[in-house]
Amino acid sequence: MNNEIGSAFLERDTVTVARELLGNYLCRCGTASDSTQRWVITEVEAYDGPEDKACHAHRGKTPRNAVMFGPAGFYYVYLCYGMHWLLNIVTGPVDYPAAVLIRGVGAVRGPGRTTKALGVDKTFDQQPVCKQTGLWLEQSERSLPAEAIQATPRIGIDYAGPIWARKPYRFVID
DNA sequence: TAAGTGATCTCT
DNA sequence: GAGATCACTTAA
Repeated sequence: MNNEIGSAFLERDTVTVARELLGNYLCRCGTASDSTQRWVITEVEAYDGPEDKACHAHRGKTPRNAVMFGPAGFYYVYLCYGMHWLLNIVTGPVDYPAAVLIRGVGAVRGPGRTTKALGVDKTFDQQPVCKQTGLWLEQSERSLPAEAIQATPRIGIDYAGPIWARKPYRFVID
């Protein structure tokens, strides 16, 4: 069975992609073993374009966030607070900086703990979302009922001002 | 509730 | 080069 999620899914509207990623699988083929791990995506946040003051790209292109300006279907991984890797998936068209932050998979809560559980670090930055990298997305056979999804404001971005800090761009499975 | 932690960005 | 900032976690 191959339900691999590709760029056709990811290059759509960022908020839509974030919401629809819930309930699908983030898959990891570890280097330590041959087994494949499949994690249900339970918590995500959308960072949508240059207008979004909470998005790292809202102040323009820099070496760190350049991958967000590229095509959908690539990882944007960066170090936060000196100790946590945060995993994002680039979405939307070329030259439109947007990404979806993976905040939680399975029973793991918190973006830093998620990357630790998956063994994700800087080496995945700017890598394509596909099986060859050892980290990819698979569609679930069953779609999630709409009432299982909760939308809330994003976490830890109060600096973005009331307008953007209050946008309901965080999605969690109830 | 507070502090640890280091890359990145914005000034000099 | 120096200083501020930060999409977090853990231990009290």
